Amino acid sequence: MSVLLEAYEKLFAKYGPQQWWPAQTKFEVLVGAVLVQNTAWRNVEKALENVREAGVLDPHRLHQLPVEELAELIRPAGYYRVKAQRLRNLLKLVVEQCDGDLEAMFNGPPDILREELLAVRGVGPETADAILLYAGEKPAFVVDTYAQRVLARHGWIDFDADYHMIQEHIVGELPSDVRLYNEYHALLVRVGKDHCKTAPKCEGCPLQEMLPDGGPRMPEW
DNA sequence: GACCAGGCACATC
DNA sequence: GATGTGCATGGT
Repeated sequence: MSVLLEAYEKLFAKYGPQQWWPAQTKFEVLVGAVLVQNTAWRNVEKALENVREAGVLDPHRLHQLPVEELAELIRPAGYYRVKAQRLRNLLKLVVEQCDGDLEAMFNGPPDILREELLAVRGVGPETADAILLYAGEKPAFVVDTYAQRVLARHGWIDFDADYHMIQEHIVGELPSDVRLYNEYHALLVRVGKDHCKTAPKCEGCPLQEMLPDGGPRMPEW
């Protein structure tokens, strides 16, 4: 069994299923994926609630909303001006490409859709993969800062590895499976929050026994 | 009152 | 190509 699969087993045994993505519809996943950029999810929930209460949690309606009004609704999520524009950019793709029908949007080849998402200003690799995985149910592994930290501190990847390198490393050790990618990403966030925030707190970490000799690796400074 | 949170684009060297 | 910076609210 690969190291990463072994780590997954330990995390799942400790934490159990994480029930991600914490959103109700594909469209909410899409909107939430932009809103959660470098932001705590609880702040995103307030923003989503505002959008829902305003009755515009719908591709066409949200797309038609003036950018200033959209910004005001999503204010609790932070970076609200840039995120309002980013959302509009993404909504433009959704409306123009498939007339707001997300089911149709995910019908085509995932790699093509990924390129289209990445071409949207404000959608980077993590946001694109989160949309593909959690809304489209495509096997795209989401690499976030926690995944990077956990893997690097265990010596499984280099600290300076970029998104693509980390993703290739991970999927190279795992079977391609939507449910597995889904849980694993969420579990890495969970263990990262508990033990890997700034300084490592390895006591009680389910991955403690998988640390390299000498303890967790840390970047040079 | 610092410090942090499930990024990304852009400027500058 | 690498490194630095702006964007912003809300919880600990």
